[in-house]
Amino acid sequence: MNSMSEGLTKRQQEVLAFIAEHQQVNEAPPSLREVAAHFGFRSMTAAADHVKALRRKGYLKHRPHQARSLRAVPSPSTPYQPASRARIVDVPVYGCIPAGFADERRQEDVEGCISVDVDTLGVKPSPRTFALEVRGDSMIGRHIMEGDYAILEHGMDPRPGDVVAALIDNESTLKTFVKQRGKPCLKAENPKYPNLIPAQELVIQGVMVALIRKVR
Amino acid sequence: MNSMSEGLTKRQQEVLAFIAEHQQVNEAPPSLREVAAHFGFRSMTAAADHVKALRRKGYLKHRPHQARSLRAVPSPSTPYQPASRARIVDVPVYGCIPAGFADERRQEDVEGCISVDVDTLGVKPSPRTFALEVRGDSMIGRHIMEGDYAILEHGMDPRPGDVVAALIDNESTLKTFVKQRGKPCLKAENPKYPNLIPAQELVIQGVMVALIRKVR
DNA sequence: CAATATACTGTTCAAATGAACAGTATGAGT
DNA sequence: ACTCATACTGTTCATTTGAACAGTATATTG
Repeated sequence: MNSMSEGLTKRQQEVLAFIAEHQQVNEAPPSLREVAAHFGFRSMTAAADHVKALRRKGYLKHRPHQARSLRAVPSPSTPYQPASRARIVDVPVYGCIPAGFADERRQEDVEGCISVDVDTLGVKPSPRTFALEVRGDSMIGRHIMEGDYAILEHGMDPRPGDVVAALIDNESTLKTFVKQRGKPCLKAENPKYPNLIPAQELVIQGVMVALIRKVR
Repeated sequence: MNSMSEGLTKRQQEVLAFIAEHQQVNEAPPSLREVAAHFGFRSMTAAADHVKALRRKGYLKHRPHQARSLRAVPSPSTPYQPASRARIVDVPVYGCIPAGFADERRQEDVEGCISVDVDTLGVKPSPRTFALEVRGDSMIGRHIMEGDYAILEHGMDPRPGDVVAALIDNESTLKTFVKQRGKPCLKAENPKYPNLIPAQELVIQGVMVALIRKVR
């Protein structure tokens, strides 16, 4: 009955979607005239009315008399909303993680950043979260392909079956964490690499919590 | 020697920092008068000059004659940490997409939202972007597992080898788009489902551009 | 039927804002 | 000494833009 629970008309949904999209694509909200132009309104009052209705219903906010200050209010029904920034974490992508991991992760090793949504991936934001670009096909049995980005959490306790990153021959490699006769071991998920490595001998750098793959 | 490698004066760094910070805190870049006011300039030309210098040196961009269009440009030499640079899009997750796709995507079918970073996934945000939770193992040959989230783009022209979502028996299913004797066909990537379906008979709802998997 | 919300056209006003012009002063570099 | 970038003051102009007023038309609802 009151704000936010009120339904939107089709036109209002369109206007809201345009504003939210414009915000994302052009990195700035549209002016009222741009809204009018986009929908072919010959009067900007039309756009202003829709914005007013959306404000009244709680889907938009703005700062009065300030240019391009429209802001879509978070709601599960509208795609394109800028998620609250707090939920987004920039995760560094490492090519290779040196041995002294937690102490000093050198910036030189960072190959880039990927941004992930905390809720989406179900990971808690922490400085111990990082990403590795997958090299080779040693984990193909777990359907992890070369070029995939593995999101890992450092300092987690690996459970049997977890995919972990370990430092082998001064290179970060993904393996499955298993227990063999009570002893923790690492194994590759590819018949080409049949060896089972005792986990005590190596540094486990992180446990995989998510995977991101770009295609095309 | 030229743009971007040029150093900044202390004042210019301050101005750049203020603009970047204002962008984050107020969710909008400052106007030139606001910059002047913040630094106590009694003339906005002072602010304009600094902005001009920062633009010349490649640290700022703007759209001419557009209010609040200043944008800090990512730069390796300035540590201004723009979390605002991440362009996050909430993509709706559909369980099943009805036939009349583009016309009306009903809110009821949205199962949730996942947030993706545009730069990370390399997808342009558009209302045609959506996500599907993968059901079944028909695409296991492409290492797409049950429970994965496929990010798809509607209206893209599929190329042979692309993974596409098609409406089969009123359900959205992932298939590989192939050409068989010049005819576009869809095939599952699992020997259990050997049938090849002529693509003309169905609605292709989108082309997969990325994949997200949560584990643990 | 009256009241109200929606969905617009057409116009006007004033505030917000970017941009430009004319100066002053200082310091660094050539 | 001369030039040039920096760092400002003070002013004016033209656009951009939000906001408001006066209407028209349609559909919904009590």
